[in-house]
Amino acid sequence: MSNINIYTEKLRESGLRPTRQRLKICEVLFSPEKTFHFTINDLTKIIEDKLSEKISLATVYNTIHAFKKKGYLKEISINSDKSYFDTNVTEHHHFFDEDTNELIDCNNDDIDSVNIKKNITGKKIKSVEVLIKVASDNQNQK
Amino acid sequence: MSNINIYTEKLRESGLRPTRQRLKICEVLFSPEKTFHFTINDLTKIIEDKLSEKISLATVYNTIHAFKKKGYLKEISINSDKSYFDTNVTEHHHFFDEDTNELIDCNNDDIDSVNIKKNITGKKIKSVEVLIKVASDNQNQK
DNA sequence: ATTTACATTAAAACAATTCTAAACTGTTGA
DNA sequence: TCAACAGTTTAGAATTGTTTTAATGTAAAT
Repeated sequence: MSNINIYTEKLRESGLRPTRQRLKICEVLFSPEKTFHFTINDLTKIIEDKLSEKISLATVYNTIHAFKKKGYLKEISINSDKSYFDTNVTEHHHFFDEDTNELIDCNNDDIDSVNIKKNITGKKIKSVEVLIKVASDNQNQK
Repeated sequence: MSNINIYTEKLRESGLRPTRQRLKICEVLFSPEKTFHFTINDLTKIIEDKLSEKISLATVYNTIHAFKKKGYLKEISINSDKSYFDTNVTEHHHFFDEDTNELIDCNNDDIDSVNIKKNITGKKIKSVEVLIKVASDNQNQK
């Protein structure tokens, strides 16, 4: 099964038609063998630079949101000026390097699983995220 | 020692002169006996409505950032369109209610402390935050 | 082929935050 | 006392990330 078919399937699953623009987005997101983190801006740049395709921002935003809603992408909670996404949708945690604004996967061996003993009444836990902010020793608190 | 003196001290510690506007901000932030969460917008509204004082946004932002830098306030990592702050600067975690966009303190008894076994080389851990996103059972993933 | 519903796009709108430049205030020291 | 200065406040403009709009284009179903 070629990648194109996989992408087409993912798009349809997300309620989107497989258009040329969206397939390009899939190519960037789902063809690398390693998962990665990105902002909308990163993604748009990659498409423009590497694939020499110009896609309007609106299309990128729509597609990413549909994938997120479907669970093909995860949004990472960082208090920041922009949104970070992750192509790794499995349960895992993150380091955030305040010096470089880089998001780094936290190996599951490197952190004990978080045990929540009591939840809010009447609510269901949707996700548990640990964010470890790091910076070089000498730098001021951000 | 009156509150005014405490606020003056906090401001000076943060490298700011104790002006009328800044003392009003302190009054809102540090006089309640219970800690609380807020956005810049919340804070500005409280000052305008409850204290009938109009302070320009720029002043609020500057003061809040100075307090954060000094460690008198904490910024909570929630992916959102706005920044959330916490007057509780002790190590603790949060529930985030996706139905109401409300941030709720996680009692320290309700969660085991997070044990990080390996850090990024050459970096110092600045903070560890656990964010538990909850929603009512029947609602779609956000 | 034609129709219809969905897509793409550039541009405008929007919201949170930061910057700017001018007016203001409080201190200091002649 | 009061001029000079450093730091403040402010309204508004600028910036940034994101969403909406309205016109045009395209895929898919009949």
